[in-house]
Amino acid sequence: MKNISIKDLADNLKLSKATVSWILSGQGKKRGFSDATIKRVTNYAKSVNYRTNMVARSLSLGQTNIIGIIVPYIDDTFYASLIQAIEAEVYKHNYVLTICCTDENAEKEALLINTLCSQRVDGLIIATAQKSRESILQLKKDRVPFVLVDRHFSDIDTNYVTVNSEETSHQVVSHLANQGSKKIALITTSTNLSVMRERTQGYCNGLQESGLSYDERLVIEIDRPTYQSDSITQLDRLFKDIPDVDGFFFTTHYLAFEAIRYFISHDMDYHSKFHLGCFHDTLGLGILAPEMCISKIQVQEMGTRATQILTEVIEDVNRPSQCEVLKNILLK
Amino acid sequence: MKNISIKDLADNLKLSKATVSWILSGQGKKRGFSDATIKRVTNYAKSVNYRTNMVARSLSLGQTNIIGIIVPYIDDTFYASLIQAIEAEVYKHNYVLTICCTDENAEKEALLINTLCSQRVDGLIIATAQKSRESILQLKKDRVPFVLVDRHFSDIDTNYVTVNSEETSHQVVSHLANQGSKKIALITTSTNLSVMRERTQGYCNGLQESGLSYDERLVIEIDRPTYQSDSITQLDRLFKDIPDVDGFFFTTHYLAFEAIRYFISHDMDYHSKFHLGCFHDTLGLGILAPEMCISKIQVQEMGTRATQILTEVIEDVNRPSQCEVLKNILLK
DNA sequence: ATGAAAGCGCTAACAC
DNA sequence: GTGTTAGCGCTTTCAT
Repeated sequence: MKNISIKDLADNLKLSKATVSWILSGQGKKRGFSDATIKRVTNYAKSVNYRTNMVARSLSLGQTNIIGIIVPYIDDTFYASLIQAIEAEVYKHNYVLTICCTDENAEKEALLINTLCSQRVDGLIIATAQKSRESILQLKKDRVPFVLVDRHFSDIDTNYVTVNSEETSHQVVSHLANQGSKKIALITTSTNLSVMRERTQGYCNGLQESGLSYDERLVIEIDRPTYQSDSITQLDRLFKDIPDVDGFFFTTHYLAFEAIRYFISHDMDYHSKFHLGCFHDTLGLGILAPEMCISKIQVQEMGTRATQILTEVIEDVNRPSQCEVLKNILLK
Repeated sequence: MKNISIKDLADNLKLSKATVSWILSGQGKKRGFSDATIKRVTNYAKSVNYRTNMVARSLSLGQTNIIGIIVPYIDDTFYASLIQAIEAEVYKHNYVLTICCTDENAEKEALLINTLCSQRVDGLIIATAQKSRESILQLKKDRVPFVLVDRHFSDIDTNYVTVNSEETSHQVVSHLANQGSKKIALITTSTNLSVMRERTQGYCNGLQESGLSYDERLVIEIDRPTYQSDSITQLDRLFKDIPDVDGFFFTTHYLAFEAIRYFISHDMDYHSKFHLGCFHDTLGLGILAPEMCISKIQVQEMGTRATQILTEVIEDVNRPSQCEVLKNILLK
């Protein structure tokens, strides 16, 4: 497509590029152009369907009005909702979103951060992979505005929005114990991720408070990329080791799903046999297990706050780091 | 962040901008620079963490390496998977993805298309809202490379990738009838969307083939924005009108979910009472209703093919339109 | 009330 | 082998 430029408009209107540029960027009034000229320019631009070349504008202005977002997976319901929330907020602030996903791979994450910086995005929102310390430190050094969501590094001073993983997990596990569970299994993933470590810690605290002892045979760690098959083999192992397990705490939604699939396929009446708890909700979980104690992350809030913080940082790069820990909602 | 430019590199290396530019863009060999110079430049660039300013590069080259994608909702599992698939493919072709969502609103869609064109994306992938004919026609007129996914307009010649809605729906409904259902309800949405009309048509064909008659009281149409509450009121109505309904065909995943939620909360043993069929699968559906006849969209394929077609069109704008109708996978 | 021109950082045709 | 320079389309300072 051969695009119409400001020069084209100027030539046809017998005006200068400057005049047209000012008027089209809404500064016509301010700079004292006559109403007639303003009308003439805007009408003409509209009539020929003129579209500002944002690339040129960005180069000139040194800002792109693009926000980059990096997540491990887009098709995880959690990140999908997060992105949706961010998109909505970003739209209000007149930015567009550029999305990349890392497949939880630190190398790819480093590369993508680089790509987006090359793209000169105005800021970044990142749900970082484990082991991405270097990239994050580099971003700080480069003074690129960014905010971490969901995951963060407790020893690096950055903007971030996350959830109270430990406290919430503690609550859920206590709840299971109060309902009478004595042998509560922990089904978790990627324990080198700080949020997951916190959830594990919360589980331990919950056990302790209820006078239950920690048994490592009750703890299952599953890798995200192979969680479907791993769930089966690991649960097989668990039921063999501890046949009378009577409670489950899942640190994230998809693990709960797979366990339920397992329960059903093994004809276990999980509604009465176990007490269940889960960190984070997803569509269908409440239908499959209405009795489950779910600690729901406020995804919407997380996206909105992250975006707000980011826009503030973009406006003032020297603003001190803002951290926000959102409280989950407990669905009993 | 004060970014390092090619000029900075050139000054420090006592070389010209051109030399540095050529070498960094990998044309050093071709243009006959000495290996020593090439090494010197690339090493230095790396050491100072130089990042190409893609904005300037894009302006100069007239291409951005950005692909825009527009969907109704990001947090719908179908679109989330689609985006994930597209992202993976786009990444291979060295593009990044800019995402916007329309909330199924044609006006917003028009605006977003404009925004992305302003951004000078190299191409667009669009799951278009109903009533967006004008925007699409304009895109054609402007010769912007684009491909429609999922939804398309049968009377506009464009690139698109979609599914065989009618045939597949027909199969599912026939299957329900063969299992013995006599009164099969159709639960659908947005009938002004061509894909949904086709699914309805498939339903009708299925009935006809099985010698069942169409009864409009068996047809429920639900609006996406209010589907949760609408599902309840509409199903209430259905069961009042036709208490002996014995089959359900859902034209999309979330409608099936809500119906099952309804069945469970009304203590209906839906496993034995009805035969169920659904257009498109989603996590949890197979767990909730293992007996359901699901016609699964090949989302991965859809994303990959759309991206491939788009990159071809970007390379040759005059290439004739390509259409692709993917076959669903029937899970019985 | 309007215009001329420099500059944003990069590419590539052309020169030597 | 390497350098000079015009140009991509827009913004904005400085003139008039």
